[in-house]
Amino acid sequence: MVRPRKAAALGGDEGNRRAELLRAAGRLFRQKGYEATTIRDIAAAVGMRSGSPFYHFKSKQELLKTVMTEGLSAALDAQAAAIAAADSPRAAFRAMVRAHLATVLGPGADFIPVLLYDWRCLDTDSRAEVKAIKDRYEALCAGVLVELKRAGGISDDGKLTRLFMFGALNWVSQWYKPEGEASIDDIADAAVAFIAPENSV
Amino acid sequence: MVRPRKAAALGGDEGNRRAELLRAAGRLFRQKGYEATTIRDIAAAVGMRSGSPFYHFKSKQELLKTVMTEGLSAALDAQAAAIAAADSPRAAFRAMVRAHLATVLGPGADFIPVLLYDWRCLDTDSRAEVKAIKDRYEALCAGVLVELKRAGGISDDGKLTRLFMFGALNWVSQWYKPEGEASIDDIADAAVAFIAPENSV
DNA sequence: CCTACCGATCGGTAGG
DNA sequence: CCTACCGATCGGTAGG
Repeated sequence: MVRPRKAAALGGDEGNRRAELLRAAGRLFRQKGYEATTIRDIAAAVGMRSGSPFYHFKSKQELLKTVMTEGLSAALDAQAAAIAAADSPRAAFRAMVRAHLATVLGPGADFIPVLLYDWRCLDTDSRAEVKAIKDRYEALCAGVLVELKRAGGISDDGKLTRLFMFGALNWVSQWYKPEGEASIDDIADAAVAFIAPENSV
Repeated sequence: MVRPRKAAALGGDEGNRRAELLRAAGRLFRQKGYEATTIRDIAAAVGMRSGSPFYHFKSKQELLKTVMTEGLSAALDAQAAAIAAADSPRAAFRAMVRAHLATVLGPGADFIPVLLYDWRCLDTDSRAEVKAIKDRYEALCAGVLVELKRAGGISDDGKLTRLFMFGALNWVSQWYKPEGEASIDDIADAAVAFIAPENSV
């Protein structure tokens, strides 16, 4: 067995190692799923031995929860900034779709499939914690739809419409390939046209 | 430990036991995921001992693959029948949306989340087998969209539109609750309006 | 379809 | 953060 790097046995960059573990865990959970990923896999990915991740996280569960909460928090901040920068309801809607797709498809998006596939692996308390952030994200987006309807850009902004929209957008993570023909911007434009065609109302 | 039923040690209904195992496996895979479900769980659910499922299926993998292929085949048949019974492009589209949601939300829909969550647990050969059926299903639906566009019901029937549509519909399995306010028919009507609003073209 | 079992692996811990 | 290890569990098999 090869040890990818010398252990930084005792020393400075504590948060660094923690962040490395989170990135590796996110990537492995995405690829193989939470259950199929072992602590040994994650440790090996950052050059640690099997017992060492427990120095940074008290359990495998906590690693899973943190992948989700930190990913979602970053997405929430990015979405809020994107919407705030827009100067019309339609611009805000475009910005929201773009920001959502950037989160779902961009680098560091590992937590998105993890959120979907491994939700059921979370214990009850962790679920509530993750759901709280997700609810704030969705409320932010719902507000954009309300404004868009008021401006005449869509005919309905109800719950079902909102869920269909998130379905169409989130599903992209199931089929998007970075090497494919469609860029993220192409997909965003098509999604805007699909959800709110300009001649629809 | 309680044995839910007397073992039918030697005897007639072989296909019956096999079907029972498949139903139990589908339900458990859906609830806990493939990796987290043990052969012992599945055996216990139908009143067998841990080694006995291997009399019907040569491995846990084969159980997973069969849950997917048999579920998909039934969905394909139902979808083909629903579309064939329609007498106009718009009626065919409505029928398709209804049939798809009935498959995704109806009883026996366990295989749908399993397909989504545990796809990556399949070995390469099984993936090809499952994908072949899925491709036929999607081709069938694509034809309905082509006809609907020709009849003026939607402005675009391209690949992205198709994927957005499946996203909106498949995502329903993430949030639908049978006890909720919206019935499957309500959701189907709203989905038709979302994807192909009558005044859209 | 059951009994009895094997080899492998896994999350987590003690002690340094 | 490592070494060394434990108890538990799991997929699968032999033989009936």
